[in-house]
Amino acid sequence: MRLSDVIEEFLKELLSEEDMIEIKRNELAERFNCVPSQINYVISTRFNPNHGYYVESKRGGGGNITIKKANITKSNYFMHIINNIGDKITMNEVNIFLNNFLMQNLITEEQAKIMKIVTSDNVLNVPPQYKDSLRASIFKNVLINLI
Amino acid sequence: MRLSDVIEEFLKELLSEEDMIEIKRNELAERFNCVPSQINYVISTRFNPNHGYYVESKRGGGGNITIKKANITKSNYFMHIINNIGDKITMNEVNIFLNNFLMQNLITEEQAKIMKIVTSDNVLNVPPQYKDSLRASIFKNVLINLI
DNA sequence: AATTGTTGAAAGTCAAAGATAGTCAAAGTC
DNA sequence: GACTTTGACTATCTTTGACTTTCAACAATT
Repeated sequence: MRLSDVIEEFLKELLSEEDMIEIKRNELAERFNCVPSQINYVISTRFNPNHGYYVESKRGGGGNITIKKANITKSNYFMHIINNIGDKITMNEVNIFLNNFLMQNLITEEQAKIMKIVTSDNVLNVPPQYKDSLRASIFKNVLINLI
Repeated sequence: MRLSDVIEEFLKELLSEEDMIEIKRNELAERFNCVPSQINYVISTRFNPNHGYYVESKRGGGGNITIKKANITKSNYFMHIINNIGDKITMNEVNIFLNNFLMQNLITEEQAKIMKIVTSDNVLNVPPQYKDSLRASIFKNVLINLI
């Protein structure tokens, strides 16, 4: 197993107990017997926003690195969106939402794929006047489930 | 016997014990006294999706090649079901299918949950006469996606 | 007291070196 | 002719280290 993976696991273990951790780069490096910049490597490849983490740091005396789980607001975010979707929504609008969710890593590719299917015009084989309200119902209900 | 066949046999032997194996390309090549790219040849000619295998790999330090047995019966099974669902299906029938899929471990809990939602009567807010055909369309399309 | 150096203790950056795997076409074999 | 073997070249990921930037605390200056 790669050292980077070991360090990643160690940090995730800490993060499973807390939503936010503070580390000392040099201490960590010493513990794992590596150069300090390897910690930067691990953080930039495994704890970036795409992976659902926010990182802040401070240099100088008493400096440190803070890693926060970014997903705390996910349910709030979805709730907000659900409340702001009206009774109808077009296929296009849904796809824009889905792409945004994906970019922010709020849903997985797999989930996006299913949601795309169940909200697409050709799958919803009902008379046109029902489509957009049906789609809104399906979309909102799936979002509620994801919370 | 060709070297490629020997390597193929060796890997299949490993795969008879496990559903998934991880190999080091260079180690394997050394063991069989061949160039590393021969491993690629064996994998691409004998372990592709057409033969029922799924392959992933990672380069760089600690890199490796992962070979997984694909669940061939799953796609056949779903195909069979898709072909045998008529133009309409009730919520009850869908739920029976989903429970069966779950019991057989063909889908995850997460997938079942989403599928249950998007096929449930109260989410499909269209006039009653459309519900069962709409549900059939959604259900079949999601199944196709899972293959 | 307020401002301005000075210094040492962090963390950041970036590119080179190292470690794997992938590609593709030429040469070999049956 | 189709399949296999080989190897040069490429792509990607990880590890390392020299150099840079930032910060806090303290000292010196006004």
